[in-house]
Amino acid sequence: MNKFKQIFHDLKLKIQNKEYENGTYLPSENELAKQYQTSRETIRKALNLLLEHGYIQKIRGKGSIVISPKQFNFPVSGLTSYQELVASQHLTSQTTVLSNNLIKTIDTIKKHSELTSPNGLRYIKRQRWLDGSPVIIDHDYFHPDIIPEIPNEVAEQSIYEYLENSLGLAISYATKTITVEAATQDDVTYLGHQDYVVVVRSDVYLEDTQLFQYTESRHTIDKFKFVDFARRRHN
Amino acid sequence: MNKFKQIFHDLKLKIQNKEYENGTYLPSENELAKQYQTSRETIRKALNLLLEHGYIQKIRGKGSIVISPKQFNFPVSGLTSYQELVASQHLTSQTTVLSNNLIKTIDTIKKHSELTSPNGLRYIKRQRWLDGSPVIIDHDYFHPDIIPEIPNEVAEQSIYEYLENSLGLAISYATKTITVEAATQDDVTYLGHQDYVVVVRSDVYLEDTQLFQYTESRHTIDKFKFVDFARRRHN
DNA sequence: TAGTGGTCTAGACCACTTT
DNA sequence: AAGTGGTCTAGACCACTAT
Repeated sequence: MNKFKQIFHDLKLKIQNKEYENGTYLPSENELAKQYQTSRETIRKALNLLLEHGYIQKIRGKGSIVISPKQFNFPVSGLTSYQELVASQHLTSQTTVLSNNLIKTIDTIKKHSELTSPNGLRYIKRQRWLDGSPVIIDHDYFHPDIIPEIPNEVAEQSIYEYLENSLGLAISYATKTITVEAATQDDVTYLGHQDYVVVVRSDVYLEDTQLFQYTESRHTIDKFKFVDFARRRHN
Repeated sequence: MNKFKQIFHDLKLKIQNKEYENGTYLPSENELAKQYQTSRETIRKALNLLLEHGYIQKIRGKGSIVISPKQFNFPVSGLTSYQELVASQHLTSQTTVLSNNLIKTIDTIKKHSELTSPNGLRYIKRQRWLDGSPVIIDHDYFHPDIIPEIPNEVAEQSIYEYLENSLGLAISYATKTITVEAATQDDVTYLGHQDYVVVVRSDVYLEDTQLFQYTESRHTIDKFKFVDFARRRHN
């Protein structure tokens, strides 16, 4: 692994383990460069990762101060899969696969996504359970030239893990929207009676900028919570 | 201004003006270093900003490809004020100040925020109008030692502009949550009949890590849309 | 004045893609 | 083999904070 990522991980662990306590300063960049036997610019790359992830705040002329005591409960922020969320939050979860088949491109997708294909799309519909209640309906549409098929056992576990590790795909970025909409008949069927649902729509791209997936994730409003850490941009 | 920010702005403009078209490659980093008479590392800092903002995608061995045709409609993402949003989206908007006074810390804040002060808090309540309809109720709480008072004329315009330019405060980062909750009687009074509202809660911090503001922003669900650009983290 | 983080440089080596 | 982006270095100068 890269040196600056190693240092980032090491410092992150030390912060989480309270070796560097909240409100105190890290050693200076020059000091860290000595400690890790590296150059200052490399230290700065590691500190930038800590900064972006909300672990430290840098103050010019003073130093880098630890600011992150809190665990984020439910970070839909960033590009994280449902399975990774569940794992990081130690939740007990179940997934029921409702559909897994090839479909023709349907008009409802076109309203929200650029994803199309002459050969149709692979469609997977899943119901997510938390603590015995259904809380999310996921509709996933994949480009069939990139993802020919997805076994049901994979759909019940982590599709992203399968795509990245088994198929070797490099998932890179996504554009997403969050809105609140009236529940459809289908939502009610699989989530129980709801007036409204939170809808998270994502177009997901590979490293080579190919659009390969569109996802519509429909949440019950009572279990939905989006948590974010944001920095003010001064550009 | 810094060289790398200048270059970032310049490239961003050229992308927006289609001088570098969507799907095409930027000149290589070495080429750009020559063009801008600078070092490659400085070019790379500028390109990193483009990357974070979703303007380009870098592909190893190939180059940096332009990926951003779309304008983001309503980026609540990042740390942007309502006024800046309105300006960037060319919306016509009005603000009504409903309250602007000093209050004792109330328990409802403590549930959601760390913000406290022995001298009470400055409280501002505002109603936001878009195209003739009330769409947001903002409840802002400020630490009075940092922000002694805010004129009503300022509250009707941009408080952030006032804090940053007139008071010289450096707003740095925030933690925020988004949930959907049952509308209160107060919401109905100022937003019209609603069953539910989208609630955005933020703790806002200064550069020196002082918590100085807690905001509760209550949106009508029909006008709420959160748009985000997210990169997958491989740490 | 000394220490801190912010910027910038010129060069090096590497992994990857293309020809 | 040549070109690309990814990493790393050793040093420089600056703006800011503290004493």
